[in-house]
Amino acid sequence: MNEAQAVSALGALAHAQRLRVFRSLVVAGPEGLTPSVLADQLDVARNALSFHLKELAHAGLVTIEQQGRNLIYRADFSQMNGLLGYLTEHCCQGSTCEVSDSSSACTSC
Amino acid sequence: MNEAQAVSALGALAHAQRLRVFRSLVVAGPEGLTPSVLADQLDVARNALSFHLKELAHAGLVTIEQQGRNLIYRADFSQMNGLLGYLTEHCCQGSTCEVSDSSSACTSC
DNA sequence: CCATTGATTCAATAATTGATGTATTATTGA
DNA sequence: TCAATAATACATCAATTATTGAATCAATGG
Repeated sequence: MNEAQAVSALGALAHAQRLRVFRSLVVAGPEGLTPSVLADQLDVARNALSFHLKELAHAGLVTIEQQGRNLIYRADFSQMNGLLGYLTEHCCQGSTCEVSDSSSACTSC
Repeated sequence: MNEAQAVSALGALAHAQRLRVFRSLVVAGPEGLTPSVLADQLDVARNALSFHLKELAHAGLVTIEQQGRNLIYRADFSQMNGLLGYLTEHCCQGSTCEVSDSSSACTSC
């Protein structure tokens, strides 16, 4: 994960509808979802959804697989983890983070 | 962390200069940095930097403390961890994630 | 082959965001 | 109070991004 990839991924997620789409795909897990299901689930117009899915795919956050006449979209967890790692690496100069909860997100501390 | 906060935070980070600023603050840790130091370090015009810091502050990603005539900016790690948690919660419907590395970002799997 | 359904692409408009220069506020020290 | 410095606020123009509707492409089944 480099800076350009991170900016691209963050930009793709910095939109309410796309964030909902992505989170739906994250929740769906390895099974993935089709655009039809997503459109029904999130109440988004299909062409708008198509546009947003393309944005997410372009940022590398989702993968596409064709099955017959349906497409299966899946969240790309390795890319996601790369992004999370990019955001937190080298943090706090080796000292402990001031985190209040038990989240392990700040792994390099 | 709700959706609006997440979108705001992601939008704030989805910009190369702001991402650099934020990562510098993350690396600086609890000590924080002043706008002057950041401007020198990143070679950004001071008024542009001020604008970007305001964006980050508005998204809740950085905190501001005044010390005499200087301001100290710090990354807000609790907000950051909230964002990371928001992105990954409920993922994969309880099944294991398809992560290739040893990152622990996907904590709810 | 043709009708139907799933999905995408295109083009025009509307809206948001970014960069830049200037002006303003606030603090320090004499 | 005055000068100098740190930092922000504002206004403007340029550029990017989002939305919408219509048209197009592709696959399935009769």
